Amino acid sequence: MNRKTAWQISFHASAELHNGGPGAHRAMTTVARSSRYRRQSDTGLSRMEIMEGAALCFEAHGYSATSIDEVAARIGSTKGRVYHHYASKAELFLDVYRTGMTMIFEAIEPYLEAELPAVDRLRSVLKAHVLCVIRTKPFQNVVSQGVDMLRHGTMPAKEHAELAHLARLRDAYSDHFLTVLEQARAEGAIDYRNIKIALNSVFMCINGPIVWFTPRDNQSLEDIDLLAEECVLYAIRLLGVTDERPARTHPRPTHEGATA
Amino acid sequence: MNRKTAWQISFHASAELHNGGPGAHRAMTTVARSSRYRRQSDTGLSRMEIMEGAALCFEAHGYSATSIDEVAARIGSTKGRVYHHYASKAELFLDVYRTGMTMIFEAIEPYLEAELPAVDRLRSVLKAHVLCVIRTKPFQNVVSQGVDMLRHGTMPAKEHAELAHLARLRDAYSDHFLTVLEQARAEGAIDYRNIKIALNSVFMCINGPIVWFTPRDNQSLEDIDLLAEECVLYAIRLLGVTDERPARTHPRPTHEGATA
DNA sequence: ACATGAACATACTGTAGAGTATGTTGTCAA
DNA sequence: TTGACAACATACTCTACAGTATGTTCATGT
Repeated sequence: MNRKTAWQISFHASAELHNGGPGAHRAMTTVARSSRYRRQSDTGLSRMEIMEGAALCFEAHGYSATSIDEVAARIGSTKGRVYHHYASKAELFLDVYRTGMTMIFEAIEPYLEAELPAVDRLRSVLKAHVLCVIRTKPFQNVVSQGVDMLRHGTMPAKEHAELAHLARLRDAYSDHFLTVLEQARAEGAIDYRNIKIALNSVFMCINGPIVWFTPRDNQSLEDIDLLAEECVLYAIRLLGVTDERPARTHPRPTHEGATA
Repeated sequence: MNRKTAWQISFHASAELHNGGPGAHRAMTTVARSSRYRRQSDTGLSRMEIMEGAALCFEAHGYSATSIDEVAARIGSTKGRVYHHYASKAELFLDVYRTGMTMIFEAIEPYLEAELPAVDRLRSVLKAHVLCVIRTKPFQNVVSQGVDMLRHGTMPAKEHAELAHLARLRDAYSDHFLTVLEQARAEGAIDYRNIKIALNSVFMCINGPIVWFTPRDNQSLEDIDLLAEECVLYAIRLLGVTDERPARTHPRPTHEGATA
């Protein structure tokens, strides 16, 4: 149970911390914890570990059906630890939400300014989006829930500040796609009627894996890549493109300057 | 608040009762209730009214964040009435779930056996699906939640019987689409790689309105029809169809034999 | 015309879980 | 080395409901 293949998230054991804050540059490798209690400087790692557990729980039963005790149990801990890092369940949720947004933002960013025809840029961005969605599925699921909660005006409230900020982030993300769509149409490469409906349909397609994707332990990175490629293909076709060449993405934007 | 345009659900005031049972053939028009208490034979209507309120609440906050008191309040009633008709919150949810499934099943059924090329049958079925989704949005949202709960093994349990039945229904529905897809491909009209991914993508598109559609009070039936047509267009394009002629659907399968 | 039971409303109980208060263990700076 | 504080664990409180028990109103068969 709870198996995890290599390409899936396990950010508390990786070098990528999206929260900034102290401890963000630590622990390149997972060190077996010596003591029961963690060092002060690792608070960033601790928060990320909590968020991963929370994301998995939220994904499984949704926000309100998830108890803090369950989140704690999932990472072999207790309430105390969670409430030491987060003031409330809502704050934890919002942090997962924001982190998920940051992840996918950073995933597509390298491809937004490429010197390519708009359609090809679109292809690249969509591909990057889908790959990120698959890798960080629990987080993106929480993002979906968050968007839904905004839409329905639900939400524990009280943290309207962070909420509004996240809403603006979401809009900014969406706007990037709107822009590329308009450019691609101007270049005569794609076609749609109502751009909002078109964009929504594209999003439904490329976010599909959030709902229907189930990791199989025998599938390789290439399998995942093919799967993502197919999602992109359908999303692009939907816009009236008949040309079938694959998306152009770098193997993986590498942050480490280390030599292989 | 809580405005409702003509084409939206209000089944307790319509002749269509999907639960069978006594009272299913009653009350063609909404009669202002004379008394505080309802007639015995109207239990079917009462249940449908409860289900509508429940569907709206479930759609707004999800299953576990919805309280029975809230559902009751929404229809200007109290807990007592809900628990008189349903043994538990889970049973209520499942009834909404099943009713939603029945609705969309009945919506597409008339088009499944049409003597047409598979693509055109597909077009008709998709169109009928989208139109139904829009008209019965809260119910279809609950269906989505139900499918999710099945997927994650969540669910109040105890009612495994009804649960398994609903799962089979869902599969049967999906199978209809699988069949049409295979036929259309055999006829050389559409194209896909992995049929599961293709089908999932199609479903994401045509179920999109469950998520992003918001009823505007100035939009007419024709507006809705155009919107649905556009959704179908994208879903069809996604399968490699370039031909743009619209779906062929009867105005609305009419159950009443009455003269206009 | 009355008795029975359906269709509710009202009043209560029990509990899960969010949040808190406090105790315990280790770190680290001086 | 020690004391102050971060990082937790443990034990508690308090409230929002799910579910129940009971009371009230009316319809309907006899």
